[in-house]
Amino acid sequence: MSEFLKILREIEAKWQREWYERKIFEPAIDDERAKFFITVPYPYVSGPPHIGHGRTFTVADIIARFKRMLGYNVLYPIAWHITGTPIQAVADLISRGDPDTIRRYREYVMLYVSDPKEVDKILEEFKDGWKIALFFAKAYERDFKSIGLSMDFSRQFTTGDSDYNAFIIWQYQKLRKKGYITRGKHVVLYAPAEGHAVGEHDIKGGDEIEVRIQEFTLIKFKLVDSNEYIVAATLRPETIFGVTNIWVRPDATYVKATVNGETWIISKDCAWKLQYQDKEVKVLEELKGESLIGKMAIAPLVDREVPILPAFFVDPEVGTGIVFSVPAHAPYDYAALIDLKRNIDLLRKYNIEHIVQKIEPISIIESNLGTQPAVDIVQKMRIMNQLDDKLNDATKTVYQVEFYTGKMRDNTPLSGLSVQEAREKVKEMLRSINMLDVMYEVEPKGVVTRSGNRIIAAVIKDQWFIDYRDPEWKQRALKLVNEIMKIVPEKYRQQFNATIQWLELRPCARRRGIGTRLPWDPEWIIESLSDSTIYMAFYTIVKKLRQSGISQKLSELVKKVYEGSEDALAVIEKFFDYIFLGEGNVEEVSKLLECDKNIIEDIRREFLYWYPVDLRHSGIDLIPSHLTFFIMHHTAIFPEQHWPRAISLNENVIREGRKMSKTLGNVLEIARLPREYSADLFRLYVASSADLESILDWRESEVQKIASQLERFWKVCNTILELGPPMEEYTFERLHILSKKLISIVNMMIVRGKEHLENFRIREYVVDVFFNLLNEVEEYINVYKICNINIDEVRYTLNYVIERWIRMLQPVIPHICEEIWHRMGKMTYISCEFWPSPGPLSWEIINAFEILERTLEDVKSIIKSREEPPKRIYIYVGPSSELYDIVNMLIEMLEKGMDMRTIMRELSKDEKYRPIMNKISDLLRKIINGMIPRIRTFKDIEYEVFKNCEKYMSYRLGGVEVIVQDAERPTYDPVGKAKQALPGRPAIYVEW
RNA sequence: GCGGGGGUGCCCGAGCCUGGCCAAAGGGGGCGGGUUGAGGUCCCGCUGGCGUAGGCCUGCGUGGGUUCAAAUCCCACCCCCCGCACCA
Repeated sequence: MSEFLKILREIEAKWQREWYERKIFEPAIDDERAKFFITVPYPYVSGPPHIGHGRTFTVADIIARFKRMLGYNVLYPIAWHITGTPIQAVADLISRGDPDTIRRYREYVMLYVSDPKEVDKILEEFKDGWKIALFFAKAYERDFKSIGLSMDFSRQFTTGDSDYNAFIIWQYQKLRKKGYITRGKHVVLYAPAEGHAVGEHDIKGGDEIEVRIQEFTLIKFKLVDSNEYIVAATLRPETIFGVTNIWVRPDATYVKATVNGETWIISKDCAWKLQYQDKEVKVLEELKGESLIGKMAIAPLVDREVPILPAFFVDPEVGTGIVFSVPAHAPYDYAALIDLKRNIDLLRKYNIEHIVQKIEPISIIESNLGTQPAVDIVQKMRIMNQLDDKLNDATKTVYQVEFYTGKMRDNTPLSGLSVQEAREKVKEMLRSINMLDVMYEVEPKGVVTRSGNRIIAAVIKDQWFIDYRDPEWKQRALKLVNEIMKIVPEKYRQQFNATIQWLELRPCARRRGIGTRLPWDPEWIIESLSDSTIYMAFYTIVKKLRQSGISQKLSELVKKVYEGSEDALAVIEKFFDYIFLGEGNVEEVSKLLECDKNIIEDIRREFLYWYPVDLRHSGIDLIPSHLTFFIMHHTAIFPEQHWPRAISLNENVIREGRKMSKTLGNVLEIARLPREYSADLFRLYVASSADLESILDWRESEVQKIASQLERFWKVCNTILELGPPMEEYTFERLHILSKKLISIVNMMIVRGKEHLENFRIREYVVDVFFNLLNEVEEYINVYKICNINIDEVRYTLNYVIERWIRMLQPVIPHICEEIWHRMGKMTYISCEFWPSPGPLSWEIINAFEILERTLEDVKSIIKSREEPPKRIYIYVGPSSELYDIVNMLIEMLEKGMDMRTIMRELSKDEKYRPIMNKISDLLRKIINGMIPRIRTFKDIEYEVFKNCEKYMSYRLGGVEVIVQDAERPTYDPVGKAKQALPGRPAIYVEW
């Protein structure tokens, strides 16, 4: 087994070398041929590719190779995505000497470089993000070649290249001029110590915990006899009507600060955070929580004076560090109130005994939990004090139940409203009297960056957005999805529709990372999902851009744009306007770029030839993001004839039933495939073990099974090669019935396999063309001697088969097929061959063999019903051919959708059938209940097949003698079975 | 919560759109046999229950319904998975 894989790997390396050296997958435009432009989203090259990438790119490759076989001029290009922050973040961490990151990247590099000194050197270079990107771009190329992808590697670029920047600049100018770019406030996760917004990859444990931003309502309580406000934070503003007091933590540090011109009392931590949330904050003085205790403040809306009291559950790092207390509805508040009432020392210390003792919960909401949920739940859960952990759950329960089922009671001005409605209403009311503000908090508490710095919520006030809300734009996108584009598997279409409807504002630029700068505001870098929407157009021209030297010119222009040059920007716009939209005129453009106008025309032709994208293939995870942007932006920028034509998708890859992840350490990199497995083995596994819409589970034991199937195929092919070519040609008619069958099946597969692939049914295609055909061929080789088929005829048949078979399999297992092709003495590359055209195909024979299979099943079922082995088996084929004709006619009528009654009525009109209507209704019933198979068959063929397969059937039945007779003239029929024979259902007599 | 997709025999998984050839493809596992010095590989057969002739019964998340006929259509319920944004 492993011996076979070794041979296979050598074969694979050999043909890969040839294919890529000879550049056979680098097409040029050719007006004589139809083109097929297929793309997969370029990968983000921050690490090595794994079998998840492998699956997606292999599926696309199978389609690409297939389309090539159909005669299309196929372009399957690749490029590398480096835009954004993750690569930058890795470089930063390596620079800082982060041990985890360095260990991980050392392992990555060692997949490609064995010399440890070399590895060290490379890791040293990884302090520069660009070096990381370039290293892994190379790694991807190498890995993609190692699984035999028929890609055009000559059009590679990275999204950091300056000609690409120019292209993106053009795109964003277009979007802006169309009014799709806006600016506004935006809340993000932010690390003040590092001075930038953070993404998931920046957060320690970010791939495991779900970090989100929560909006707190701030309610201002005016201190009695003062202009100062004590500001409480809450998620439940509607409970203000039940307020009894305010909690502060006596030992925490608070500040008096001016916030946007008012004087607020809030926690010191809060004051610090607020300055990142678009607020003008100036701290006037610090004070201890203690010093506030006993003071009175006025609750807005209810206009009640409430006291400020001490509580220890209050966290100065959450919200403002000040809580207004609603003991009827907030378990924490109730628990704290009980604690305080019991704590005589504390009451005396602050001299608040008299006020505290008369505080009672005020119920303002009625819900499924009653009117005093906090009181009830604290008692029911036996919560001991305000620091009890169970309070968290209690709070969650009350919050949820009241949110969904709560109604405001009539002691509030919002009597009868649901809690949801009341919440909004209260906010409005507070806002109108200027007693409301908001702040944002990170949930859960305590998340830090990979470097250990605190993460808070920050408001960016001048964020650039793409505004997807324009209904007319959405309409165009919906038209593309629903009326123009093919989506495979069909079931994902709904998700595109849903995503388009739901899209609103998307921040499209950041201040950090690699990428293209906004031409009108170069402080901002266009974010990675926003710069990768229509770049397939760039593939069509990048080669010419570079050959012609225009890339250099664009590069200089980009530099000038960043420096603020309007002229340079205009040149970029005019150039791409002409290339992609045919706007403007060549003379002007060529003059501006100082180049021959033929070059410009040439580039324009490239685009016109290749565009639109015929198929974009991707993993399903990109549906709600990139693929929808891909759709939206195409409809924004290009005219309808350049809109993409189809999207195909595949599910994810898991391994041994579990998700692949860095934390589990179970990621299988493509780099390991050619060492531990083989390219064709991988491809066959990917194609055969799950259809597109199913998760593919990479299971070692299954992979080994597929490996042995591949070896079986290899052996069969070599057996055929060893038999050599036939001495003479054979017409179909001359052949033995088994040869006819095999050739018919191959020709059937040529038709059916093509249909499967045209409809992306890759798995079914492999099942048919690889597995089923393999069974057929092997069976033929096993029985040709038993059935006395002339050896030269066998050679002819098998050569006929293999020559077509390996061409059909080329899209999935190109290397092994290429090898066999050449061993057959062919000089061309099978990778560039055509799909075979179908030859002679006898459905009658295929059908008769199906009947034979069914008959064998029946015989086995009969044999099974007795202990002792049978002596002899008699098979009586067919009644008169007239009955066959009738049955065939009935089957046809049924297939047309006619029911029994209609058929009978129809036939009884005919003189010919009237006398035998009884017989006909009997046959019809037997067809309907399945006794007679719905397979078109004829007496003579059925008989011929059975008669010629006596030995074959005997072999299949473990050696029992089989005798086939014509049911109309049996020579031996002791119990009168022969007369039971029906079309497609020979009679059986087993002699014991 | 909002949006999308699913629940099939011991397991994985087809089929359901276009109802009947569906006891339900194909694997895997298990059992039996062959090959082998033994083991593995490989090959053949069996693998819901009953039945001494190709048959019958039960059956495709649960409960109803439509139909001569339902895994397939309709309704209700239960359960599971995925996405929810500035992140590639």
